[in-house]
Amino acid sequence: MEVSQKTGCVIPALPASWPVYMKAVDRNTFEIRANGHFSFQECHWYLNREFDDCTYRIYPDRVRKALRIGNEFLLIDILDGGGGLLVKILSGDSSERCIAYIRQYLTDWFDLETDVEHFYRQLSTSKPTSYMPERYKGLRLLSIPDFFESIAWCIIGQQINLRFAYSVKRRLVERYGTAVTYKGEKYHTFPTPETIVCADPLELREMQFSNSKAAYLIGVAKAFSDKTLNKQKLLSLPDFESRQKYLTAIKGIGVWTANYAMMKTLKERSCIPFGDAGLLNALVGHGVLKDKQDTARMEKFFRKFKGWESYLVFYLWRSLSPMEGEQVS
DNA sequence: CTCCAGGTATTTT
DNA sequence: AAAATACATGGA
Repeated sequence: MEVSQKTGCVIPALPASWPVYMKAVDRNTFEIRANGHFSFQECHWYLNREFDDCTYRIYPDRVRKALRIGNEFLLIDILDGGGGLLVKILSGDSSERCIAYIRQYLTDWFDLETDVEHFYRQLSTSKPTSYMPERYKGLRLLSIPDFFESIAWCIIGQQINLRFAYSVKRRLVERYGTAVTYKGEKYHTFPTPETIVCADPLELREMQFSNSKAAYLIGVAKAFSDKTLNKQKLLSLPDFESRQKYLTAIKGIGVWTANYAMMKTLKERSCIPFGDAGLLNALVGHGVLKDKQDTARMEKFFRKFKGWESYLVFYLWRSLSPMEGEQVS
């Protein structure tokens, strides 16, 4: 880790052998290549689905997103780079350091380093999933690089339908996040833990948080702002079990949230968010379980996918939103 | 009206 | 230790 002199922001150190080739097109435009099969269209479609996420905006050929680096804000466009991403910085600092930050962020978000070839071989050996490599070819596990955002999103989404969850998230982000304005449109970044610690529980309640969810969110924000919880700390724990234990000790984080957050943010490969309603529905829909109580068969099914459990869960979620004209398998 | 949403903590058997 | 229940609200 190093800290930018100019902005005071923390720039993550790059791995010694950076595997992703980057070509600068001009000062504000560059490419990031993905390892193995990558489909911008599939990722773009997943981000669009039928929901309305307020932390980015979808255009027909691109995704536009505001990023916060320390106290600086950037706005970027993300387009198809042909086997990777093409990135354009629309506003904000385009120094080498910020580009390095963007590169890391997008490599995380679109999971560009994972070569899914082996996963596809596993999928094709299992009857209910054998259609997936062709149907979803190049779809990557879209992550949530910011750990606080990840857990906050879990808390919001607990036990309510997704559309409602997205509307609660929007109220939170528009009230407590920061917006970058570009051509008359606002692009929001997710609020920081430091802001949420000071949030009024009654205001959260008005945004349709339940009383307990409001308390969970503020409690988690406190854990982040006093450094009890962050990516580095969790990654320093020796294994999956201890990480899960550490997370579930925090009020509002159960097994589902811990697995979801580790899968979406820490890139743990073997996460199964047990109890997940969508996952269970997808497994019933694929004929793996006979009903949602039939959880015994779940473990057996996942056994064939050692090391790719997270990816399989993600692809099953993908299957819940069929494209126009796509038949549900 | 009832049941279910990409659950969790708390209370009760 | 396992099972029941409250929680908030919108959509089917």
